[in-house]
Amino acid sequence: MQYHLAFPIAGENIFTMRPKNLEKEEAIRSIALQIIAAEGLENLSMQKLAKAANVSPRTIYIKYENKEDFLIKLFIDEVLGAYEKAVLENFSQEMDFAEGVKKIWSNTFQYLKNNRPHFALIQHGKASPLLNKAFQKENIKEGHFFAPIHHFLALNMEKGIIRNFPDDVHRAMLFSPLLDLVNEYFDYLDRPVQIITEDVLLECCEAIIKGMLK
Amino acid sequence: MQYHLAFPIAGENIFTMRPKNLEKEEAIRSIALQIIAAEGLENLSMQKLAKAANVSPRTIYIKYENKEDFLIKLFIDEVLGAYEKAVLENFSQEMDFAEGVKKIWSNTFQYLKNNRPHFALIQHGKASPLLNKAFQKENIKEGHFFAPIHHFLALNMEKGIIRNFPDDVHRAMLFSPLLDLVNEYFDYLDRPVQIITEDVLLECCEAIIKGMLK
DNA sequence: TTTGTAAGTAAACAAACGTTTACTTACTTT
DNA sequence: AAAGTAAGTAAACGTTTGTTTACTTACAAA
Repeated sequence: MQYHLAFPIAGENIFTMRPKNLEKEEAIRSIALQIIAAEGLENLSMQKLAKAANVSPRTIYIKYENKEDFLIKLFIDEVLGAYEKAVLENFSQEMDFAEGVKKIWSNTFQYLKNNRPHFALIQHGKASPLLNKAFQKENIKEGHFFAPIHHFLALNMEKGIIRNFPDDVHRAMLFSPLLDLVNEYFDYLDRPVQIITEDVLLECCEAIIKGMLK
Repeated sequence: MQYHLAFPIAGENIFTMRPKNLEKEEAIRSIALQIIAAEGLENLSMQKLAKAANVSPRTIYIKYENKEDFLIKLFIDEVLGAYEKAVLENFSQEMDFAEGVKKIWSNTFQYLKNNRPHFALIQHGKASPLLNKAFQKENIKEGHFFAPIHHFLALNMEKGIIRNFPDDVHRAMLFSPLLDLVNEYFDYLDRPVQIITEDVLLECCEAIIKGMLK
């Protein structure tokens, strides 16, 4: 007698099925991000994606219901998930305020700098109603993204270390200049002079910290 | 004998032609912005636009070479031009630093709050490679957008009032949290509690000013 | 080895895409 | 009133879109 999963998933007989080729799934997602970064979300089509990923269009529809479903899952699961994990690495909400903010800035910059396609979709997420709404829904359903940072801010507000602002205002001060600098880092990548250096980043971070303190 | 323009524009006999209906041109641009705001840049098509503007597709192509040309001109001429004008209203580069920044913040917030479709395209401008590149090109060709603000920052840097940063870093600190707050203003529009009030905005502005000062 | 399953493919679907063709309309000048 | 122009329209162009159909392949269980 064979051991089975206690609760086999309805509609899926996992014992006689051909296993999914995970490399193909990964290729689809990775190449989608590359196309979006290079040509913009408005120029991503399912057929172009399938061809670039060397896969039949049908293969994409095994895992995703339709194009919108694909984009939302790409954004929420693939991009925001990894982004959050990278930002929070070695960060703790008990850190000293300035120390914590610097850790967040350094993590964020390093990660985005090395993952331009992910950054591109994050940028689209602010502009596209589809992705924007999906993010808000997810944020309500699953508890907030970046919850440790929210606690960190709440803690420092209680202690009277930083100003009393709604959470979203703190988040705007903390992240939006930083993402703008990443954008500029990429804009200037091909030019003779590099403007966004580690030094400038750190100084700007200190300026933001000063502004947030009481 | 009739008086003619000294240099009639090649290919255009302006004396016997049927005059353009400027209302149609305006309708095309205005409705394009509305579609982009409601459905995203990725869901704007020329045929959809023509139908919504109650115009033949061909009419759009009288003024614009193709879709990309249309989007770029919509972004640069219609949106960024009006945006810059609104932001700089009653602003002077000789203003006291804090006073000047507050004026910019209040102008920007008021304008964007009342022109959501324009704001939507500005957001897309940061994500879409097409618009992003067009903006950079224009910025180099025509002198910088927001030149008075650049001078204002340079002046206050010379005087030793604010920190020494590259221009783009100052701009990131000045504008990006503000635009994020506008985004949140719209996100929260339909909810019971309004989070981004004039008071919060002013306090956040003061925090940013504090951070920028030496 | 056979069999059953879902993974995966190639080709095709109707619909929508960006753009153009062929034509009519509205206005100005003569 | 007649003539000439570009503005503007309706319909269509070939292509590409998102998605599906009909089929084959690869694997695990029996």
